Amino acid sequence: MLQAAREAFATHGAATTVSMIAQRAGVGIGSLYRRYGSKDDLLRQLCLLAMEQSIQAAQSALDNPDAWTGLTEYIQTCVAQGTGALAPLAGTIDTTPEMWSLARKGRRALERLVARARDQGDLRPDATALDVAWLIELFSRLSPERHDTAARSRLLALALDGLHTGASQPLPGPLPSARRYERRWRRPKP
Amino acid sequence: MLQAAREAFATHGAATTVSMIAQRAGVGIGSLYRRYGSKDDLLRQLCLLAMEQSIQAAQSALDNPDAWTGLTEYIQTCVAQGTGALAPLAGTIDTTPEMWSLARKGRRALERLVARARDQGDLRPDATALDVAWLIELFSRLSPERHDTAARSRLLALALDGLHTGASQPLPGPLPSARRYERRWRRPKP
DNA sequence: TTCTATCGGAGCGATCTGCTCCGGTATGGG
DNA sequence: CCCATACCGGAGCAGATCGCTCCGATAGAA
Repeated sequence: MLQAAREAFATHGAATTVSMIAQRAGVGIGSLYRRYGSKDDLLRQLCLLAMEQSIQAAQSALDNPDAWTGLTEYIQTCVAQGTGALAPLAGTIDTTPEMWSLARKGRRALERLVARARDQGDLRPDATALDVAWLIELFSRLSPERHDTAARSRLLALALDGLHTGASQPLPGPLPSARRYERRWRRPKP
Repeated sequence: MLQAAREAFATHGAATTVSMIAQRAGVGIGSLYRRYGSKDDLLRQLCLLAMEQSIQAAQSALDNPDAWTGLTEYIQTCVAQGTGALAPLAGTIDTTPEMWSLARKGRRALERLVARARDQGDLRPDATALDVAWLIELFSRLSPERHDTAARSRLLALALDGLHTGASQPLPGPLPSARRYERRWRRPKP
């Protein structure tokens, strides 16, 4: 049921409606509201699920002795399961302490992954964990149903090649800011 | 006025409303409807403007004797002016022959740009003009107002490094299909 | 001042949203 | 086989929002 919600979100983005989710899950709207009190509650549960799955992907990537392969698998897994497709929700639902805690846990796992790949010399040294997070979010916007899957995987391979060592140009500008990355989730006053 | 529409579209995507455009243009809704008969007409004019500007960018890129520099400038210009931000409109407005004609003209210019960069040995040989088109569309989704500008330019630099020669992994899968790229604009039956 | 042409935005109907709630359906015990 | 009970589905409600109209306000010319 949450899985259906996630798929619906991957294809329709922030415009996803409750009825879309119910239809994709093969249940009625009533059943959906009996389990989750409101749409916002459902979305919060969805965020938790997405973060749990991405953390799990990070941990299984850490099991891979080759850091670079692990990192690329992590990125591909996250993009495939549309982890970043929930990003348009930022600022539209209230957050819970549990969400922030899981988010921090996920970021720490990703940072370990990135640091390890950099230490092994396969990741370009000027790329940060936040760059990887933005990258995943960016590619999650191209839903596999509404866009060309082959084109997306080619672009992702392109970006991964850009992440690899041996690049010519250093990354421009200041390092990406974690505060900015997270601030989007603060709901503005109604 | 069209420029205001383009900016509004870059920040709010497909959810852009007529009143947003009017407000950003500093005019009333009435004036907007006096010039363009309907929202769809306005959007069609907007598409034409966007394609004209991107064609102009391609031609000025062809003036640069260094093909690679010209190509990167073209990509950065298109991303900056949000050429691909109109992509979510595909399938929601009727198309005109003039639009298709301009689109073809733009694609031909981009193909010349890509072929030249490949001939000069700076563009990886397995990247096509359609890959570049998808890339521009992808990055246009991160609007400069709703996302971190620095993060976006870093990611773009990453992708450009991936486009450069010297990459390790060949691009996966079949070549992207132009038919699929254009088919999105065909409006499905209501 | 008066006539005219242009502009702005309140407000209309239509649409769509999240959500409720009741009739229908499946299940299990007697 | 029947009835009581628990669960499920989706028609339909109130509210919000959309594209669009239209008329009073405004600015400029004579």
